Amino acid sequence: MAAMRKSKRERLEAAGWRVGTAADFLGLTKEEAALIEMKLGLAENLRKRRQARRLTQTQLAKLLRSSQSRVAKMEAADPSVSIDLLVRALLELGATRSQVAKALTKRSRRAAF
Amino acid sequence: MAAMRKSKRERLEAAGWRVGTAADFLGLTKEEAALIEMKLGLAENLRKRRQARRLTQTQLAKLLRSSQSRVAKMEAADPSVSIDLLVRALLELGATRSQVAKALTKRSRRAAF
DNA sequence: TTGCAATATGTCGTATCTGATATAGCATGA
DNA sequence: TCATGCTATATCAGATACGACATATTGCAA
Repeated sequence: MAAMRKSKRERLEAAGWRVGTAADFLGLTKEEAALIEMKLGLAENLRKRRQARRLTQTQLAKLLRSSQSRVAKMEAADPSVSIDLLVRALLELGATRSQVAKALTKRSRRAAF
Repeated sequence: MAAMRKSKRERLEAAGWRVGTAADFLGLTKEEAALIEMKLGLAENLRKRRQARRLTQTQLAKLLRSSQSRVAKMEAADPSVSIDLLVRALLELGATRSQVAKALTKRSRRAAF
């Protein structure tokens, strides 16, 4: 598995691609990249929690006293969504402080593009 | 040490006090309390990092392209300060993602009023 | 295909956050 | 005492994030 991922990365890089974490595209500083990674982690966790409860975005929006479109943006880690909003949403879904912390650092590995 | 803390808590509670984490005073929901605890953890970490570098708030403000007053408010976890701002500040001070996560959960134990 | 539920994207008025400025408080040393 | 350096608090105009709404897109069942 790990080997497979590595060889894929090597093939992509040989082809002139830069493979990395989602946030280091154009001119993002390390800090900006880290911030985006955190938001992605929280966003992903939010979606997982919603799906685990079998809620639609509309239903979750009602729970959070927000709107479907904002929930969609939260889950997409849209630039217009703050960490505060994501954290508050997770807490309202019953996440503990350390679960939030964990979501902040971890993000599920996917194909790199 | 732990025993000492416990007996102090008991004495305070016997005297009619409610001893707890900083955020469960008047009518704060669990979620609000957790959010405040997180901010306090980040704020404390920020102050520690600043002091470790022997910077004044004014010097740190310049580093963060902000102002002394806002740094003071960050360290005080003022309601007008967002988690985003605190996290960005920590990242600019070289904190890693997992260090931020740790700060989010931990907060140094102090006398509980 | 059509129809429908779920999700995504764009925009807007308003609310909240931010940097800045002013000023107050609080030590420490002259 | 008074300076002086550091931190805390108040206020405000401009910036950013918010919920809401409209509309587009996707996925899936009939």
